[in-house]
Amino acid sequence: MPLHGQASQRIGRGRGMTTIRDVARHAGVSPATVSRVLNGSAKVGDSVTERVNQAIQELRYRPNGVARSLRQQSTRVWGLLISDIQNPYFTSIVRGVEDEAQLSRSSLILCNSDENVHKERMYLEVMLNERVAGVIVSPASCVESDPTPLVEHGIPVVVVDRQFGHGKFDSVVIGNRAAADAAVRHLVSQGARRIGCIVGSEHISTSIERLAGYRDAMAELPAYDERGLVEFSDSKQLGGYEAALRILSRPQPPEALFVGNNLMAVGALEAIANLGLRIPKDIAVVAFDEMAWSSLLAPPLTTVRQPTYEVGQIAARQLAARIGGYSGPPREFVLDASLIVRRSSLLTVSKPTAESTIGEV
Amino acid sequence: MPLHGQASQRIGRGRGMTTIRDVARHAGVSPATVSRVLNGSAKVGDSVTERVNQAIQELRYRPNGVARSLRQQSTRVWGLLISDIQNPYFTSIVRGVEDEAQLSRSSLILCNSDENVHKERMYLEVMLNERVAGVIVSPASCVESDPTPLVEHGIPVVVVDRQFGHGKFDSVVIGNRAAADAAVRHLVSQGARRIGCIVGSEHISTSIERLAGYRDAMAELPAYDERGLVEFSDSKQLGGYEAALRILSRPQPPEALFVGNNLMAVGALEAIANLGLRIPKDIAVVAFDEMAWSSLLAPPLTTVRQPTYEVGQIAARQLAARIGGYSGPPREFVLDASLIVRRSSLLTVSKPTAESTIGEV
DNA sequence: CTGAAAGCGCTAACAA
DNA sequence: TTGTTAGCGCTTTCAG
Repeated sequence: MPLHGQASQRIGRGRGMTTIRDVARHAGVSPATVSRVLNGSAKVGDSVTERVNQAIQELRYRPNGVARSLRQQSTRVWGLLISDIQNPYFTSIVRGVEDEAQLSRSSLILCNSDENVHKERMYLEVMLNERVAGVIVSPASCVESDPTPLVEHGIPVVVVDRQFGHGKFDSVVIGNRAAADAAVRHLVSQGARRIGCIVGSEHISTSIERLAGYRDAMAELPAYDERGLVEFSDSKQLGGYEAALRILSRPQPPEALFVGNNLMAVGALEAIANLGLRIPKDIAVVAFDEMAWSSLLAPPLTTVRQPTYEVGQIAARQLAARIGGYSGPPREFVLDASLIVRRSSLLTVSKPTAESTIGEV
Repeated sequence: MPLHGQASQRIGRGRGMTTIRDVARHAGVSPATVSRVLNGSAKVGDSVTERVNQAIQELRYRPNGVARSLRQQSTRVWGLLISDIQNPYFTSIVRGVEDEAQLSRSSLILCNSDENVHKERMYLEVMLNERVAGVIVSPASCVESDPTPLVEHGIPVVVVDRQFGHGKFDSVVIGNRAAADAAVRHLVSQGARRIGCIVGSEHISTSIERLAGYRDAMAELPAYDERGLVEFSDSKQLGGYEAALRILSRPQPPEALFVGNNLMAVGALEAIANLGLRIPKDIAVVAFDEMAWSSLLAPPLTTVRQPTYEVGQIAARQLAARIGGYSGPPREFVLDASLIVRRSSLLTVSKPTAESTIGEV
């Protein structure tokens, strides 16, 4: 029979799937015994086990996870809610979480809020309704996001990347302020004095922290005046493009630019290219987030590298601990970033022979 | 009370969550009525509706999606299984699927097989067990992958990006052979005669098709001999790096390189840089997959742009149709790619004024 | 318009 | 070792 009409290609009786009762009947045992074979939850005679397994094969039986979850009042599914799936920074975090989930024999469902608080709310609700075992989330907003309903219902929550909720949740973040400070100081060390700054939304802790770091570094310059030099954006490429355009088309454009994440950096580089400016001669650039192709850009881009995989890994371990019953006070893990210096920020030396890393920031 | 001990921060009676019965009691009605209010499935008196809603608020009741799914024998959850979440090509497909899922009022759970057939099998099993409404998958292998168990259990499957199963499934793919042919022809038109080719695993249809397109174009050259010019890889950066190194360190290295996807291209560009070769003078490059930063590379990279968002969108619409009961024969959607010519492949003209697109391939 | 009762598929307690 | 029974939380007949 050809497979015309996928949907009608069912097994077993016309409607519904094969159940544990079907298997039990077919093997001449009780449903409980089938369950025991399935889960190895109790001793079952060899010959019986044999018969049951054969029945399972023949009927192509697949246990219904939904029923199992309902009965056991628990799931082996973790929820991971990230704020931008198109951002390689977050997908790298995902990889870290994934590997840990697998170690915990749990599966991961991934949702993407796309920096949109409404989508985020919807997905958090879905996760709560589906009673996932735990959730890792990078909040779309540090003002409007609210995973407390989950916690109130006993579902542990770990926050990543962005600070949130004043120590109410476990969290894994980067020392953003210090990292930004070091990045901007590096520009200063290269002789830059007017330095522009592009960060994401002011509702996101990373933006706030990175701006604070920028100000820490700038405050030490004489006659520092940031008017016209700081732009908030949307953490995405288009926003970075527009913000760069605004800053660079001012009467007194800066000599250097500090960009608060990878996608905005791509946008800013586009804007710089469109304006016909040369990097680093006309404008030096340092950006947050190392990407696989940072060194292949024209010119190679100086970046702040975050330990993304580890962020995911640590968050996942903490979540696993909570799911396992650990109930100490919320922990905050702060990881270090490092500055990777490349040609885009070098104003003094013309061409370094190799890319140099200035240790931990 | 401080939030020490997240896990103990529960609501309602000590164990378990608030159920529909709790709400019913609290509002002085039957569970059935609460259900009706919740779903708007039947007329309920205004004052009763009021009382129920208030009880829901006060008790912070959240309906249990698991129980609902079990009872209704259906879910509003779609599964999306992609083969590499770190590849922006796939995450762009995700965006297309996501938006359609939202239109269908369904939520999306995303899984990442990481080009690993075992992980893929596990996730397909999870999706089957969780009885998702339908699945979109980009198979990790065209030999070992097997979503038929899903179809056999009445769960519709749409395949994206990679051909699979001889027309047994709905699928959305690109005209890879024609696109590769056009890309290589473009290199030939630039005067290249020895052209290297790096594609992914030979178990993936896209690799096979793109290699076929390469051969189509090369076969027209006199004295064509591909020995030492073709390398299979793993569709990832490291694989591309190593493959490029192998090809370029041969006695007679090629004058141009055709790379079968974005991540391998990044690796190949790295290898070229490490060998100290100049693009395009020493080696011209064309690669599959446009990326946001393709034009920012040194030099700007000539790419084959695939309509990724549309791939996801069309797959999602087809899935929605199947879930809605459509049962015609499997459909195959083939979309066109386009070549975006930039400096990396220009051997004749020195510097084009603007990036030019050579229509649809 | 509302309530009572049955049952989705599974597992865990209790019997045998 | 195996079977019987009850019930997870919800929706959906069927009565009223």
